[in-house]
Amino acid sequence: MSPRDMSSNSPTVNDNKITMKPQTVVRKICPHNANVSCSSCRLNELCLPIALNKSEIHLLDEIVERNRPYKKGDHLYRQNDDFKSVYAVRSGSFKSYVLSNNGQGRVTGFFLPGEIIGMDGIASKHYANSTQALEHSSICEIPFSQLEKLSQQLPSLQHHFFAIMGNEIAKDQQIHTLLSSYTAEERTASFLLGLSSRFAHVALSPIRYLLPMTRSDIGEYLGLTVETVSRILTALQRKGLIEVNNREIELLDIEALRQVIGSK
Amino acid sequence: MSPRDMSSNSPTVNDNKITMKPQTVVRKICPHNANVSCSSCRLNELCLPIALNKSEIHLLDEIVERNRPYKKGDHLYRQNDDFKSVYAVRSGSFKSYVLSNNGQGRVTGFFLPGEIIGMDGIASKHYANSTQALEHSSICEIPFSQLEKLSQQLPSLQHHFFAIMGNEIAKDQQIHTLLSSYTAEERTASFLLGLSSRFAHVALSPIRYLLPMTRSDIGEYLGLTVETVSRILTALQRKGLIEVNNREIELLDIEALRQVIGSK
DNA sequence: AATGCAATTTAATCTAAATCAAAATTCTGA
DNA sequence: TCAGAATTTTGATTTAGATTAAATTGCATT
Repeated sequence: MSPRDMSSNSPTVNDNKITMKPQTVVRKICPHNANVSCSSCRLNELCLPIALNKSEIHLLDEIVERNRPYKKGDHLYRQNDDFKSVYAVRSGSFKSYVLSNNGQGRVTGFFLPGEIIGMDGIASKHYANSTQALEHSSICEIPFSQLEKLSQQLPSLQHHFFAIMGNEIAKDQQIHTLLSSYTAEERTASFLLGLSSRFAHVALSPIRYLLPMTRSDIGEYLGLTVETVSRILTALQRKGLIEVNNREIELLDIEALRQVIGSK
Repeated sequence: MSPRDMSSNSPTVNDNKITMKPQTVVRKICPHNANVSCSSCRLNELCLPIALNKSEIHLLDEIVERNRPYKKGDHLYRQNDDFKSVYAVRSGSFKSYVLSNNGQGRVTGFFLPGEIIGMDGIASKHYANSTQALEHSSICEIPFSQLEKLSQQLPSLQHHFFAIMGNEIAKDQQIHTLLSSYTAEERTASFLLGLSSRFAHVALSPIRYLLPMTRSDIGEYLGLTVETVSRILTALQRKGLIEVNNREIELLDIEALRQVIGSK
């Protein structure tokens, strides 16, 4: 399996805005522009470069590979591929999922700009998940062996990567608790609030955002069926806590949403 | 909150074998003997020292603190305590859990000899869980700041600790899948098989072992009630897949147990 | 050995969410 | 612009596992 597979599970199309304009113009306006160094990247305060100084960022810059954008449905890697790199989302979003023997997929994570993908492969040297773009997206690839070498030179990079991995562990354990004891409504409210703060983290609106994933993706992630997710969203809307318009979500009463999961 | 709290949730007692014999004899026979260096520890092939050479292990030995044994119910640390160390189980077993607002506990993990506890605190600098001994147990404490310093000197230690954390991430994601799509019977079978291979890993029998935790702990961990856990164990026994006698488990038909979760 | 509490099992009932079925809506590409 | 596909919603029914209740077993302390 090639590390870069442009085929999609679902039929995809090119982004109209891009294919309709000449290349040079695209370069200028494309929000997924690959020619951005870590030092000038708007995410450098929350991605790997955090806690590095100018000259250290320059060293990091040299090992980061900025691939061309991924189309919706493109795979970053597939389950069982050789582990080579971790990835930082620059723009767009991704989902990780595993396929069970009976063909059913289960989503194990969603990734927004600034977040790191692929750490599940570090121990076994093979990715445990498949990971796929949910929309037109761009990525920084960080070859792990080089990240390790650089971490030997830069104590603050080592420290920060330990923290990134520790954060992933803490987050995964929160999800463990959520799945083992929350009701469908509590899970959904928690999910919406979680997305909200992640959007806020990348300077997007925490009260009004577009879901990059389907109801089915959400269901697989939260251990619910599509129908239940849909019903819960409708119910939360009827209660006046949120406004749903297809993929667009508006959080009308964040305090009440917190109350939903209040006792947990 | 002190880092070492000898009080228990449940009333506990001293281990008869120990309190009934004079100190000097205890030192000799106690399986939780604290005076074992990493180099002579029987777990050194699967704990932190793995992949280190003799002189490197000696450096590690110097930062490891070998505390006196923990009694059943003693806390290693509590939720929200300042993060200072990670811990390697030397003997016995531990559980991590979080308390919800309504007082309900949810178990987030079990730890057997050779396994590393406390990585959930690395990012936030506060432990996200409480962790408590399930039986008379002993621990090696590894102050994290010293582990970081040593990892700067020893590339293979850095590499190995990245792997340990990556392994934790991969395991947590498997549990995510388990909780979001497995039935009660599948979860229980998977749990029993998982314990089996972990016991095998420390050279204990993979087909006959004692559960260190209660049915309630198992239920909290698997997102099931005690009653369901009990019923499923009884059902698996009736089907001839296992033999249950209180805390003692014998796996009679491992292949059939694998079949239970076969399609997943 | 006796006592008392914690842990486990068993049984009856209930319920949240799954499943099944189908209609409505949105997206996609020709 | 439109047809077909995918996604989402809605409703009726079923069910796995929760809840409630009680009996039983195990184990620590007296």
